[in-house]
Amino acid sequence: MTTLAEENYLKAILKLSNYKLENVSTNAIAKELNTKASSVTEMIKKLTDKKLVNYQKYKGVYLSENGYKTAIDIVRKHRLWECFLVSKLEFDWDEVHDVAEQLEHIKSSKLINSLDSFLGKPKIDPHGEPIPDINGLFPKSDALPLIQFPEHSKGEIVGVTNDNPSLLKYLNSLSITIGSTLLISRKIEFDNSLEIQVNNSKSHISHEVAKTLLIKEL
Amino acid sequence: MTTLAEENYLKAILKLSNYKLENVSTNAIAKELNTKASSVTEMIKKLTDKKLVNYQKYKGVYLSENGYKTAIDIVRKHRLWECFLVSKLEFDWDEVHDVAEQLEHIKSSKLINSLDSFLGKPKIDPHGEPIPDINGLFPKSDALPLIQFPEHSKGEIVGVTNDNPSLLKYLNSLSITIGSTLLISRKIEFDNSLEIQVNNSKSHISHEVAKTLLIKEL
DNA sequence: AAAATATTTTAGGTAAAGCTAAAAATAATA
DNA sequence: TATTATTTTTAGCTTTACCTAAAATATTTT
Repeated sequence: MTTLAEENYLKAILKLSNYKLENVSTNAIAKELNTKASSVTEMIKKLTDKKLVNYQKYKGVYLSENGYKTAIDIVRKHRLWECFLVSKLEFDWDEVHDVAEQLEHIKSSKLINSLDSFLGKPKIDPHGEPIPDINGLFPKSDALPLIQFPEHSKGEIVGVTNDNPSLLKYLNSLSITIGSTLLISRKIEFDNSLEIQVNNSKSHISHEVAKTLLIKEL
Repeated sequence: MTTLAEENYLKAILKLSNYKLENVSTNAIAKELNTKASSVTEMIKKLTDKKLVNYQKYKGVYLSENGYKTAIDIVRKHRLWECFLVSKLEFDWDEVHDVAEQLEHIKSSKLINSLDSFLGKPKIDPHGEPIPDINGLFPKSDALPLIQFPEHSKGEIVGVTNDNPSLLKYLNSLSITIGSTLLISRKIEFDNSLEIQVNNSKSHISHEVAKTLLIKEL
């Protein structure tokens, strides 16, 4: 059985390894979890003992098969709870993060699978992020990060890969929401920022923000 | 902010003080929480520092106003989540306890109040237990413990004051469910057990079991 | 009321998960 | 390649919440 702290480490490692089994550095994990590298080293040892990660001193960690399964399961729970909060309890998409962060640690497979059915087995969460199924498999998607599109391309906004409330409130203010159509009017090479057009209104967004948007080409 | 352990202590004290502000002994708390008296003494000190209980060495504790409010709030959350599990996710009444025990510690007043509305502000949980409202007030009820009724009286089963799965499964097997009509055919003085009739089938239940049933006289 | 029993508290220890500061290993640069 | 800088690990401390064993207090029984 995994503890809350362990689950948060697994989740962080999964995220930092781009949802694959890539190697992740101690420092990167410390940064992600707002903790110190020394604490990370200690926890990695515990996770290694539990065979949830593979670890070589000074070389970083990557998730084991079990660790990956466990981490994906937490992501599945997080995203399903977000769906519940938005579709049933009328939360806004920028209000769900903290609560889902708590709910994702509830341990009951019956609960999460019943919730999944109750919600109609959704494929994406309120931010457009894909929801792994009961076997940990992600639904197929033809969405790509906005920053990979060239100038003058046009697409539909299908997701935001970050549920930080301040980002989401900012996107709201630019009427950037899931389903809107977006045109890249100009790419500024100097700082990688973008001039875009959504619903007839022009905006200028930084590379930081652009990185979070998922687009389906039209 | 209360920790998980603190919340469990407050809940135990509330239960042992019969949902009032009665004094509770260290040993009773230890028994309720399957822990040791020495651990209880330590925790009581922390709760005292946080002004959640009033405590006198060797004399036991009782909840402060804040402690009572906090504990009732946990009960409210527990019972609302039980309603959710049964009415929306199709759990049986004997399956909800462990999950609700986890869900009751989720911290978000928006969540619990939205859930309350979503469920139609229920007054009782799947075991017939009353649900405190947003102000911590219990709904009025004319239910009384089964053991207070005399021989040959007749009533409707409206609640079970214990959500232990093994009790609930046992009640299921006797077709004792909320809403059934019950007749006390005989009270056995020797061991305080009861012969009862529910849905045309006779049963013999111990005092232990009878104590948990809430009845509304017909 | 004194002795015996039971309850409660104190003292001292453990495991989880964090911390700082110093040491060791790796990577970058002159 | 030698030096410097960065990253990672180790060592030693803190807090929370538990534990056992012993001491202190309260209660019951004789």
